[in-house]
Amino acid sequence: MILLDYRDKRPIYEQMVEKLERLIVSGGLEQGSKMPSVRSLAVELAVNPNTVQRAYTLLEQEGYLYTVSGRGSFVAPEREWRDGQLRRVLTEWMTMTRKARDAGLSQEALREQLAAVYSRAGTEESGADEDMEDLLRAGKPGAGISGARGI
Amino acid sequence: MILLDYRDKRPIYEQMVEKLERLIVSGGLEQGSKMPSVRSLAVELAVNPNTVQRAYTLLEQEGYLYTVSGRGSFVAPEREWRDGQLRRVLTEWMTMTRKARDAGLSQEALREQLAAVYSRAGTEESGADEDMEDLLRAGKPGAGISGARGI
DNA sequence: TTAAGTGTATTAAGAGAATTAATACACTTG
DNA sequence: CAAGTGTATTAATTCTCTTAATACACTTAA
Repeated sequence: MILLDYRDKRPIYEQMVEKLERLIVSGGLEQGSKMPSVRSLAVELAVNPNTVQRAYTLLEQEGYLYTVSGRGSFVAPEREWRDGQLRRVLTEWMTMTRKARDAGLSQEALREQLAAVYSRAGTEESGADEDMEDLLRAGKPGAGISGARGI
Repeated sequence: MILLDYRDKRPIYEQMVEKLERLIVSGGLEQGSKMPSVRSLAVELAVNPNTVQRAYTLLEQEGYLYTVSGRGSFVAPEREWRDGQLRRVLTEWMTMTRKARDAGLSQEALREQLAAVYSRAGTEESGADEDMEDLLRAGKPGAGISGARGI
């Protein structure tokens, strides 16, 4: 089903969550299909059943699995985990955006950067440095917390 | 200079960084003025010099202080740390935004949420739930990774 | 040049949280 | 009821993080 990487520094359960997530998202596991039991997967990977249990619990919280006590764990319908994913990401994004606002970045500045992110879709990891200087200048006068709050 | 709160669960150096940051941002320490020496502040707060050292190092990385070996640490000019602050926040924000894009959120959706954040400046911590459903519906069809990348 | 001040690097001790394990419990089905 | 399933509780262990001890290096002024 999945394979553990012993060179990976992260805890086992986290590694399992990641790999199973990918497997589900990529369609490697059909929705509704039964997952291996906690014990059998534990044997297969040579880890403690509680470790598998922990991974399953996390996956359930994220909407990837649902569980019926005594029967087993199953892959949730796509809409479940897709919604969950979007919800989590958006919440984080909002938090980060508030932080940016409070630091003094203007709505216009962020809107520009937003457009940039969506245009340079493939060309990642650089960007934001050319325009940075402008933003800093723009942000200085009084666009700080008080300014941003429209006082 | 500052006072430690022993009920605070956070590590000492982190608490120091926060309090000194505030002190500098609020204008309590003039730019260019000399900070207490690592050793003297350590004595004053009854902590190990290395702890103070760590706080100073972090403050320096964030642009709040600059250091001359053998002479001491000094408060950096306002533009230094203000720039650093904005730079860090913006970098984080961009990363988060890419993540949102890759999760399948559309540029339009984010632009709306952006506006919302800047309008409800005081009314925090709720929001994003009324519109969530619309976003989820909007995000489903094929606005996922491939769609978002304009393929 | 030397002494007293400053920051810096290295290493180790200690505390605490996080991870994993052991074990017993509870539910479902044939 | 037996064999399968998930769940809860508690303990052992591991490991990271924080703090401390100590030695080094640079700057200044007497």
